[in-house]
Amino acid sequence: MALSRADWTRAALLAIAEGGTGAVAVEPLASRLGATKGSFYWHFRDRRELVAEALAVWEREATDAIIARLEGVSDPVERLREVLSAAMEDEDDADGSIDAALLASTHDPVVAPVVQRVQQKRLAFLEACFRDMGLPRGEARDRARIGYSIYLGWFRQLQAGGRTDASARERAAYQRVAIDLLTRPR
Amino acid sequence: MALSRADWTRAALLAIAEGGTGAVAVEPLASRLGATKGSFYWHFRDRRELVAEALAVWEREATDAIIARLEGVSDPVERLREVLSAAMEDEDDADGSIDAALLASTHDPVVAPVVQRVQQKRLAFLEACFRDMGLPRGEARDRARIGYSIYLGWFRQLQAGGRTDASARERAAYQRVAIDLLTRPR
DNA sequence: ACCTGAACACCGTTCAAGT
DNA sequence: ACCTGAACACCGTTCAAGT
Repeated sequence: MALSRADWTRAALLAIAEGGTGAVAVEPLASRLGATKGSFYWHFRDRRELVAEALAVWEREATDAIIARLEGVSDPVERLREVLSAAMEDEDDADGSIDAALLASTHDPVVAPVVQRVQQKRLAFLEACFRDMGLPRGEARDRARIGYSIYLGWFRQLQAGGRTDASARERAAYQRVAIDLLTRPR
Repeated sequence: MALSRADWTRAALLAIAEGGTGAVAVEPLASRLGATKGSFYWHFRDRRELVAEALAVWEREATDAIIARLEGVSDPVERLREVLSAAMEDEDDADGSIDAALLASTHDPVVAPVVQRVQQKRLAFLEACFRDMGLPRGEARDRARIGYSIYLGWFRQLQAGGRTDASARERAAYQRVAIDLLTRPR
């Protein structure tokens, strides 16, 4: 039966999770879906457009949705704690792998602006947490940057550190130290 | 005149700095060097071998050399401060770009083990700093991980955040907050 | 020893032709 | 509307042949 744009996009997100945007290859995707390359070019202008659509889906689901959900938590320290664990917990499932893969695909000119936008949103969220804790704007921004770095570093060290086996205990320890450092008064 | 392995390796490192390992392409490199692809295959078995050799050079110069130099600094807080600023300061020059580019090339199976080894060395260095400050082993390891994340995050936010213009002031602020957070007693 | 040039495979892209 | 199949360009790789 006929394929849809969504079918190709879903396949592309799987490929991204496995090997970054470099792994989004039209021909292999076509065989996986039981079609030919020609079919792909009926749905999309080119490979670039497919990657862009996959990224748009990821941006909505992995950032916009989470932020919207947590904005209801009134205690800023609690909000920080929840966003960290929400983000770190799906390390195994699709969203976590995609996040890590895209952070390793920033040389792709299609990826760069999306990742940049996503980072702005996440930094703004964190900065608001620290302002709500009573920190002045400059310090809140600095801590937001550091906090986001700590989040990124978790994936980075999972990924390139060869530790696919990070236990729940290890993750909890990392998180605890991070929150302790970040929420300590000056 | 005849080209050497070193000529090709140097060209490869330039390409890596510009676009990650994905940008190491034999044919374009050959034209840049005024030779043909055939010439390349006399010096190297394949593209993979070229990338591996370039990474070996980077590992020696960007990690082993810096660690060796700083191991002479006896005050651990001072050592931390110096390694952070040494690492962050060449953000513009070749080494900094290569570092950032490789962190975004970890899907390359040639890159992954090298980056992993480099990270182990850097984490061990940081952990030693914290142990020298009197922290117990577990806590030293946790803080080393967080500290390395903060370092990685700096490049990440430079790179994908679109801020190529990070001023010396901004860098200093990031560094100061990082050191403050990390060296604060529990 | 060092390199060229032609050849082939693989994937992105186009397009005429099919249902 | 949706897809096939053949064609071409680009880059990795091989290799016989040149100096």
